[in-house]
Parts: sequence; C-alpha cells; structure tokens
Amino acid sequence: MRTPPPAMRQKVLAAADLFAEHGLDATKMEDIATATGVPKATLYYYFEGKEDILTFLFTEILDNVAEAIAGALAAPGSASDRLAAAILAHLRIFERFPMASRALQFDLGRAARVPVIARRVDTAFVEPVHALLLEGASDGSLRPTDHPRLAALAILGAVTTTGINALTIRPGHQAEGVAAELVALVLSGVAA
Amino acid sequence: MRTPPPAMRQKVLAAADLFAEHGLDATKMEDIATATGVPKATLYYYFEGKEDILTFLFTEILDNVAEAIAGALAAPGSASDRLAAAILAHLRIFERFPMASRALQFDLGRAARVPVIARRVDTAFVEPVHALLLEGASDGSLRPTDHPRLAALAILGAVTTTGINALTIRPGHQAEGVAAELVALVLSGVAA
Amino acid sequence: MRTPPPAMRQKVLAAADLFAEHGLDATKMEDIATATGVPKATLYYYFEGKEDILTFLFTEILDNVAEAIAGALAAPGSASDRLAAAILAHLRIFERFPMASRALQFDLGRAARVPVIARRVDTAFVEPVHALLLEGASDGSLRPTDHPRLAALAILGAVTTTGINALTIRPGHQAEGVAAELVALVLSGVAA
Amino acid sequence: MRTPPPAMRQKVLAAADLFAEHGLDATKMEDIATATGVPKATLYYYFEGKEDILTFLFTEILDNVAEAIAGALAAPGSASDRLAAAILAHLRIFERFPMASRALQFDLGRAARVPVIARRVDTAFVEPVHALLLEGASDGSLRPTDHPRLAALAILGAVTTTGINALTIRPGHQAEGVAAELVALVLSGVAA
DNA sequence: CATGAATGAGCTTTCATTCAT
DNA sequence: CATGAATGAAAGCTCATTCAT
Repeated sequence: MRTPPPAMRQKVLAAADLFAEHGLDATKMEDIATATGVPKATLYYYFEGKEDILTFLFTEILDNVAEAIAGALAAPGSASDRLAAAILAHLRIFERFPMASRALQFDLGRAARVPVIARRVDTAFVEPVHALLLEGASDGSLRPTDHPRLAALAILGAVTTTGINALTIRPGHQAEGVAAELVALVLSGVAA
Repeated sequence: MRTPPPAMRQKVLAAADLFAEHGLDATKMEDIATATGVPKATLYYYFEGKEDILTFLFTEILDNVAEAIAGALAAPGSASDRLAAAILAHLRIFERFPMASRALQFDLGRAARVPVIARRVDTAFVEPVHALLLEGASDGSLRPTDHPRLAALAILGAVTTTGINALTIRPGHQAEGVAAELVALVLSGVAA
Repeated sequence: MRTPPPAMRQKVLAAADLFAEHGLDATKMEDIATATGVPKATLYYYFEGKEDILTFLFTEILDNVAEAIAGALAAPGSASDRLAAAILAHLRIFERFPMASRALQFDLGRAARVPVIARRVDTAFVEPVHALLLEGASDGSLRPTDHPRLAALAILGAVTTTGINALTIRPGHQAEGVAAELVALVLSGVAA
Repeated sequence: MRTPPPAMRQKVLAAADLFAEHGLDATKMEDIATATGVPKATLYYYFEGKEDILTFLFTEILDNVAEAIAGALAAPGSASDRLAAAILAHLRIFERFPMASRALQFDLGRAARVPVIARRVDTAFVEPVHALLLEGASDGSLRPTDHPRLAALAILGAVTTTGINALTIRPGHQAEGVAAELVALVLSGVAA
C-alpha cells in the first residue's frame, strides 16, 4: 500500500457507507470507484485491493478509538472514574463515525483475521482496560478479578454490541444515555 | 429449502468448519460439496443456495441456544441465579459447537441482515434475558435498570465476545471458568 | 485438464488458426470461444486455461509427428533410406496440419518451456533419429558422427524451418519437392 | 524510436535476460524498468513501447550476425571454406550474446512478423548463403542444388536450432565443436 | 530531458446455478 | 430422487501508456 495523499484518504472514507451497507464481499471495486470518485485503477495504485481499503478504513477508526480511550484513561481520577470515561469516549466514536463503525462490526469476523487489525483492537482497547483493571485492583477502587483479560474482553463486547445497536443501527439513544446504562452494568452489575 | 433428510443434515454440519475458517463468500459450493461428501447439485436439491445452507446452520445452533437459555431460565430459583445459569448454558453451546459458533461470529454482519436469524437471536437470548431483568427487578433480586433491553444486549455482547474468544479461538479455558468471571461481572460489576 | 469428449477435441482444433495467426498471447479466450463455438466457461471446464489448450493442440500434432516418424523408421530398408522416409513423413505432417504446425513454430519458445512438450519433441523426433544415426553408423549405411545428438537436432531444425516456410507460410512447394532437397542436403551435403 | 544515447542502449541490453526467460508478453515494462534501472516513463521517451525495445534488441544482434557472416563470406577461399567459416561465425554470435539469442528464439514467431526483423534475417543470413551456394555451384566447389533458397533456409535452421540448444540452453559445448559437426553435416551429409 | 503519478481498457478466471438424464 | 455436465454473468486485477511538471 503506497501512502495515499490526504485528498485520497478523505475520498476513500466515503467507502465506509458501502461496506457498512453491504459488507466487504458484496461491495464491488466498481462501486467504491463510483462512490469515491476515484478510478478503479487509481485505487489499485494506492491500495492492494478491496481488503486493503477495508483495512485502511478500520485502521483509521481504530486509531481514533485508541486515542479516545487513551485520553480518557490518562485523565486524573480513580480507576473506576476513568473506566467510566473510557466507555463514554468509546461510545462517542460510534456517534462520530457511525458508518465506519458499522462496517467494522459487519466484517468483524474477517477483520479479526487481519493481524494488523487484531493487534490494533488489542492495543486500543483490551490492553489499556486490562491494565486499568489491574491498577484499580491494586489501588482498591476496583474489585480484583481472576481473569482481568477476560473481563476487559467482556467489557469490549458489551460496549461494542450495545453501542453499534443503539447508536448506529437503531438510533434514538445518545451516547450519554447508553454510557450511563453500560457504566452501571460494568461497575455495579445487575444484582440488587 | 426442501427438508433435508437427517443424514444430510448431519453431513451439512461439517460445512461449519469451512464457514468458520473462511466466511460465507470465500466458501465455495464446490468446497462444501467436497467437505460434506454431498454433490453440489444435490445440495441445490435440498437448499436454495449457499446462504440457505448458512442460515440452516445458524438456525440449528440458535435453536440450541434458545433451548439452553430457556431451560436455564425455567429452572426454579431467584432471577440472579437463573441469569447465572443462562450465561453458563450459553457458554456451553460454544463448547459444544465451536465451529458453528465461530461461523456465526465470522458472518455476524450478514447474519444480522437475515430476518429469520435476527429474530431468532432476539427470541433466543435478548427477549428472555430482558424479561428476566424485569422479573428480577420486581421480585427484588435484581437492580432495576433504566433500559433493560440495552442491558440484555450488553450481556449478550459480553458473553458472546468472551465466549467465542476464550472457548473457540484461543481455547484453554473451560465454560465454568469463563462463566464465573462473566457472572461476577454481570451481577456485581467490577467496582470494589 | 478433464479429458475432453471427442466432439470438443474436434472443435478445439479450430483454435489452431488463431494461435498460428496471432500467437498465444494475442489470442483471447473470447476469440477461441467464438472460433470454436464452445462457450468460454466450457473451455475452462475442460482445460486449465489458454496455455493448456495450446498444449493440447501441440500434443495432438506431436503425436502425429511421432507416429509418422516411427512408421517411417520401422519400415525395412537401409538406415539412409529410412532417414529419407522419415523426413518426407515429417514434412507431410506440415501439409496435413498447416495451421497447427505454424502455431507450434510461432510459440516454439514457449512450447519448449512446457516440459510435456519438450519431452514429446524429443521422443517424437530427436530420439528416433539419434538412434537411427547410431544404427546407420554401425550397419555402415551412414557415416559415424562425433555428436549424433547434435546431428539429429540439426536435421530437426533443417526440416522444421524449411518445412514450415515452404509448405505453410509461403506455399507453392510440395512435400516431395522439399523432401528431395532436404534429403539431398542431409545425406550428401552441399559439397561437390 | 528516438535514438537512445549509448549509456541507455547499454542498459537496455540487460532486458535480453527477461525476454529470454519469459518472452515478450510475460515481460512487463515494470520489469524492464527494474532490470535496467531506467524508469518506465524514460523508456517510453526513447522507445515506442515494449515491442520496440524487443525490435531494438533483435536488430542489434542481427546486425552482429550480418557482420559476422559477411566477414566470413568476404574472406578469400573456396565457397565451401567460406560456408564453413560463416557457420562458425554464426555460432560464435550465440556464444557472445546467449541471452539475446535465446530471446530471439523465444519470440521467433513474433519476430518473423515484424517486417524489419524478417528482412534483416534474410539479409543477414539467407541471402548471403543463397548467393554463396550459387557461387559455389558455378565455381565447382559446391554441388548445384535445385532450390538453393530452401537449402540456405535449411542450413539456417540447422545452425540456429543446434546452436541455441548446444551453446545457450544446455551449454557444455564450444562453438568450434558444434561447428565441426554442423559443417560436416552441411558439406558432406550423413551418408557413408 | 526525464519521470512520478495516474488511468483507460481489457482479459482471465471463477462460480453459483441450472437441467437433462 | 440425485447428479454430472455445462454455462451465463461477473469482477478483480493488471499493464501499457500518457502527461504535467
């Protein structure tokens, strides 16, 4: 993948709608060319193929997720406060990039096979939250867990599934409302 | 879809490996024919096409999920006990059908577009858990939530993401261990 | 390559004209489909691709060469008589299959890289003539040569180059006339 | 074709390896650019296209053949001595330009269609040898032949086929050794 | 003069699907 | 009922070639 010039990067982001709507396989290069206004051959000049374009898209959004989460976790405050902030920050990404987020969800299975994507998901969310859980356990603001990595993964699944659904597929919720519900669940659970 | 004879249903389940490995689009009818030992044209005699085979597979597994969840929820006990039982039951499905579960995860986006699948996910998990949350709130064993549907969705996301990962992609965990972690998270949260 | 049914073999021979006229690379599958009346996809059903069709064609003609040469060499008579007969027999192939012969000549370089073709050229011509030269040397009807394999190769080159030119590219000669000239050259040389 | 500066001519000769290895069609301009170190667009500045580069290469080598043959034929001596000298001179070209020679052989069919190449082959070899045969016939050093042009062609075929094979494809012979065998064949034939 | 960037025009190849037997 | 044979319909991708700088 030749590094695409900024103008091209911008145009290619328009492909998110197609991927979100149809998934990678049902999205034809022709469609991407039409939707972005970039000739097919030029797309191939910059990207290795369809999958590479998808990877570019996912990378772009995951970088935003990483930044958002990192920002939230870097703030001062107790571990539990920062976890709450991270969840809200994550959900806000879905609001800012609804189509790209849905595209990522649509082709999640495939994305997970692409090493560079898998690594970024880990780096952006799982690792930091994992670390935060450990930190919270040691500073006493969070309950120690047997498998903090599983817990981080579970939180990721909860946030993602709920966020995509409530904020992009059937909008009608605000990030704050969803975050409140999720934070309550994640911090206190549903037990009485 | 003509109702396939039991022998055929059995053979076709072998296609789960292919779908789990490559996804629907990268799985050729030819491959399915080879893997199952059923001639291509015969597959077409019983199924409408590739997607129909995938739907058959997903339906099969979701029926098992539905049954497992329903069984757990029908048992006597408090709402929180039954929620815990449902989570374990759900995870056990991943252990019993690891490949089909991964296939479902791989083509999650597509599955969500197939009405019959979307409805079954709802019926099998979201609805019953949603109902259980309401029930628990009224019998006092669970905390009332503002948006019980979102909470049910979040629990589904947590269980699914964690289960697929810990039980099928990187095995090494047992359903019981994962369930313990998830139940703790879902019931009590991670707060100290 | 699935073994093509006789009807198909027959039709595909018509592709020789295209290959002879334009060479393999400039001959599009579309052209072959049109010229033979066999749908493109059906060609792919029986052959691996363009090159496989060319190989099929060359194999077909080389089998005829092999048979012709073998027949001539198997006849009774002195080694020199039989060499003369072989040359005439070879030339007659060019008359019988002018287009396929020219196609072979056109893509000679490529054909030589295909192991199965290279082997067949050897088996059909070089080997038998090589053997004949040795035989003639021992029965006294031919002069012993230092490198009989080179001599056989030289004879092949002489016959092929001349035959293709005189019998297919610029017709106007008969196999007999060309053979007379070549046999004279090969047996007696051009020295006075 | 703009006349390329000497430095470029030199670099472009390196493309012979590519053409010899893969043939014209399988040799991409990109490859030529990489192999020669000359940027694609610069190649287009000097040559009309791929085929023009090939023609340049073939022209270059055929000029050498022409010169070598002419030199041998211009020497004093009998027609048969000079024919022998010409054959050796021709073979030495294969030794000096093995890759370009093989490239010419690989794309022989195509080369023959390019008028300028066809004419040069004729001028370089066929014509002079044809003339020599007539001359030898009249001065009594060679046997008169019915079709001296066919004979010249046959000699060309014999020399080329054998030379390419023995000197470039499966080296291990020296031009002198091959020449000895060929001269014996061409002058005296293989008859006892 | 030289060349990096961009693209128009195709072509091979693949497959899902059909249907006669 | 079951299936081997055949094919229509795409689509991904490649490259030769151009041109502004």
